[in-house]
Amino acid sequence: MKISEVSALSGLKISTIRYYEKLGLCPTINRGFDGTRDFSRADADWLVLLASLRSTGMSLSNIRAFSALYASGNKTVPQRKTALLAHRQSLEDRQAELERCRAILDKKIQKYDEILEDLQ
Amino acid sequence: MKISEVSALSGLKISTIRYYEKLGLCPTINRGFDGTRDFSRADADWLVLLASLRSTGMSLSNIRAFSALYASGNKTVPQRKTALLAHRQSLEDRQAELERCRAILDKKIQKYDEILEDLQ
DNA sequence: ACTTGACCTAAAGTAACTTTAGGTCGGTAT
DNA sequence: ATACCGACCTAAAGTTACTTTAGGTCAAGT
Repeated sequence: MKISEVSALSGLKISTIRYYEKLGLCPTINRGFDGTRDFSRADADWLVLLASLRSTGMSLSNIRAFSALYASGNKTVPQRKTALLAHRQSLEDRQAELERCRAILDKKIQKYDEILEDLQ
Repeated sequence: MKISEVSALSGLKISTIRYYEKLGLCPTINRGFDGTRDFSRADADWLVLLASLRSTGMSLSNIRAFSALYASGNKTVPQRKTALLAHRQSLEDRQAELERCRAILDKKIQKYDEILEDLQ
């Protein structure tokens, strides 16, 4: 799989994928005879997961730790599960925070409506 | 109102509030005789709104534009309303994206459960 | 008198990318 | 055959949005 395909699949920019590989957040990607990256299905799946962890606010240093567990094979599945459960909680907190902000926003929009009515 | 109070109210760090003032994202704050900032109720409310705009992903440059409208008085209320409605839409998109990521996360957690069962 | 805590500024540091500059390679158009 | 195009590559500089640090003022408690 080419980098442009993984980019389309994961939503990560090509430059971001290269950056992540450089930081060691994914396994070292195999290269084709011409030096270009050749992603396996597992590599691509891993990057899709990383994209959703990042997009929901996991820091790169936590992702690095998570990736190190991944690199150590199936014996680290329990720790990985624990990490994901913790992250799931923080995602729910974030969702609650967005709802809170939406309420503030709606209130403000309503206030603007009142001002507009008063002006007429 | 002191900066520490506005910080508690808005959730913004004290250093962030000073940074926002420096960038012109809020009106210039009055100073007490000793040179410390003295926030009016309106200043504080504005920062609470900015905090929720930021927290939901509005860029500082968009916030700057929004603040410029605020500084120009009530005649800009229609534009400000339009801006908030657009931002409300992007907030909803973001909420949908978080739900999508949550599904990916849940699927992965479930997969880890299966691996753990297989190992036993 | 002296330390503590809250405030101040300017400037340097940090996280997470993104863009730029410069280069290779394979395929199509001339 | 050669010239150009698009997709890939690297290293390094630039950007956004803060956060931390260093150094300083001032009022209040011990």
